[in-house]
Amino acid sequence: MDRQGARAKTGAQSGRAPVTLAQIARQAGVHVSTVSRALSLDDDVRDGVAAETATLIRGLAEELGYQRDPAGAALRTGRSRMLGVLVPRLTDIVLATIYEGIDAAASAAGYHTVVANTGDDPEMQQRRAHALLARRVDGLVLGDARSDCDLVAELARQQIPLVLVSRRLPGRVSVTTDDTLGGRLAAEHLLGLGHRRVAVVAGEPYASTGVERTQGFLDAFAEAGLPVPKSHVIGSAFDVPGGRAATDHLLGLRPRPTAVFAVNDFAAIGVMAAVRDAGLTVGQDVAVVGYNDVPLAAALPVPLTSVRSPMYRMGEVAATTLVNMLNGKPGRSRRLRPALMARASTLGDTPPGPVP
Amino acid sequence: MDRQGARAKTGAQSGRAPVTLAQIARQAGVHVSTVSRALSLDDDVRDGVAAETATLIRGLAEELGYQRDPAGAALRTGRSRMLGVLVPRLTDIVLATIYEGIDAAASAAGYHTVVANTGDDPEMQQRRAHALLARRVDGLVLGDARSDCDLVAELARQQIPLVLVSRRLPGRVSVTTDDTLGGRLAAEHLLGLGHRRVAVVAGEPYASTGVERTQGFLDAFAEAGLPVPKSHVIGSAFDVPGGRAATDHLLGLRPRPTAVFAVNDFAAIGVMAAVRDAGLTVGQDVAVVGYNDVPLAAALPVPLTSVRSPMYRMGEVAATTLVNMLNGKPGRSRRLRPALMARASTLGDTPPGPVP
DNA sequence: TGAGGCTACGCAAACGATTGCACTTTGGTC
DNA sequence: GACCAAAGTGCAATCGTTTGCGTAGCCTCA
Repeated sequence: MDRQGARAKTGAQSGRAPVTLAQIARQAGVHVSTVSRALSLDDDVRDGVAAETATLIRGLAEELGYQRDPAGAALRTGRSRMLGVLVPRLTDIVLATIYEGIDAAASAAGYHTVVANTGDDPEMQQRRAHALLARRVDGLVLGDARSDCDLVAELARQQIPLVLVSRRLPGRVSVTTDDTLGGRLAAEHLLGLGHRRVAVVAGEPYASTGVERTQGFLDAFAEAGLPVPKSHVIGSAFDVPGGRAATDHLLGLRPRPTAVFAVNDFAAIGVMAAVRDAGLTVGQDVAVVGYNDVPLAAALPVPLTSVRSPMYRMGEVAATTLVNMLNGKPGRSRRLRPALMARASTLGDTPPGPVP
Repeated sequence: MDRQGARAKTGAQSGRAPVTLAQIARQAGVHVSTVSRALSLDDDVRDGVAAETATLIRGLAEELGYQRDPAGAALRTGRSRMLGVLVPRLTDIVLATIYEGIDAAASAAGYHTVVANTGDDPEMQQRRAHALLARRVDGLVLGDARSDCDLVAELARQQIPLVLVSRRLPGRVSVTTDDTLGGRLAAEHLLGLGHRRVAVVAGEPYASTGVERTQGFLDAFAEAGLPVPKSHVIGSAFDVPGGRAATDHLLGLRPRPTAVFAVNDFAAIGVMAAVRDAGLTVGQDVAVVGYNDVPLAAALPVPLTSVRSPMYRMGEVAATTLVNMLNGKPGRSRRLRPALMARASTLGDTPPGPVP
């Protein structure tokens, strides 16, 4: 036979071979199965061994620096204790923050996470999702669900435990902010400041975030008797160039809108840049509202009014929900509360007051 | 015995049990070892099976949708084909970009990556590194090496294959930009514009990035016969508040510096904010240079002059280096070339020219 | 024709952890 | 004092893959 056993087992710890249950068993003078039980993660199993024996074993495990081999455990149990996470891109601070929340909650529950970028591209989503499944992750957190393709449906058909985060999809368990309410908050803020002619930079049509934020905003204006014309709602990429391009168009409208709601902060920064380039002043000539309240928003030369969404918390809740589902509990969707942070981009340099 | 085998094997694919080598072997009428060889990643092993048999087996594997079970393979070989990555924080776009490069190169080489945030905190680094090792990663990419603690030395002592990225440490394999050169480029740019009284926002002392960028900058000014006084070099956190705080101090100096070099872009944004708050104009009264050239730099109201570093590429090279090391090749350090991107924050609104 | 070599494959033993079942021991009850 | 239950532990199989060795068959060359 091979003399593999003589070599170090893991590539990473090539120094000394890792401690196994068998070694602990030998030293404790018990069978390896008893050691396994004493160190089990499952309380019921752990209770099956005498308190005295358990203490001895756990002491020994600690002393020898035992670390359960995930490969052995996964092979036997069929559970890898890893969660897969798909995001459009990690360089987007919103998704990065959500991911940090996911990872923190997963760690706390004894899971590791493996994250992959999909660039919001359906083919890439497909590829990356299958790569994660090939790694035998126990479940998926999807941060890039699109309403215009059926990856999620396909995964659901395969009974793969999954939770959506940030974006929603009908009939799926998701953890998001209440985007409709968020859009409404933005609208009410602008209405309160006296704005009557407003425009929306609406994001991509396949993302529920942009769609619902837009809808909430439009609803509020409609209810106030000031419906926003379709020509004033324009799609865009979720980044600075996207917001800039949309705004170049909006500033051409006559009469010009006095306020713009962009469905995320990066688009809003693009809006501000375009306004500035047009020789206008943000907060005076044109009010701008963003969404998410990324840390940068408050640090901008003209601080950006934005709808704050609890991104980190969203990630935590999503991961916790998935872990619960893996433990057999039913998953249910959650919509977290957003809150408006008013700043100079709508208030100008002067205290708030109606703008005629 | 338990009837575990009857249940689905993986949590994620609870629908249908995954295909195994044994199933393919049965259908192909060969032994499972032959199937293993035919599907091996190792060319030498794969050549050991007849071309005809191999074709049959690979066809069957494709048809049945076979995916190697990483747990089984890892258990046998002791290699998990996973790389651990430690970063200060993924919400920092610089590290997020580097990580994207790492992950892309790792994927291409058949590895998955598991990333963890350490918040640049030594205790957290320790915890997270050990959690990754408990997952039996084959090696580590460290993006948060500190010169003031000995985690890296400890890991090296345990013979754990590792590559540093972004930050260097003497005697370790690392992939960075040539930060000394980068600092020099910033200095030469300012010298060329005629600046004589300059200051440096130097970052944290434990990070080689800040230290070397500062050193390169100071060297160039010293060589030009214009040594920068120690009082004009001030430490800072690597973020917006850090840059702001440092600048509040620098602007109090008399005579006031005409230019500030911040060792990263976020600190530079803080510098710009502080300059603005002091009633001065960036690019006119005070020139500002950043480092990394994050996408936002060019999109700022006053576009930021910055030393561009190939962040994504740095990640790719780091991952490739680590994979090579795992394959027995010796690792060697690389320093990638930075390049200065001149913009309005140093040039003002007018074309460049000497500033008296 | 027979020895030697090579090719292609089979055999079986691991890797480390988990768990259903069987067994022993202990303690309690009638 | 006999019987039973419960608690604690051991036994052994099993998850899926890899790989050193053994061997059957074929070809080559003397």
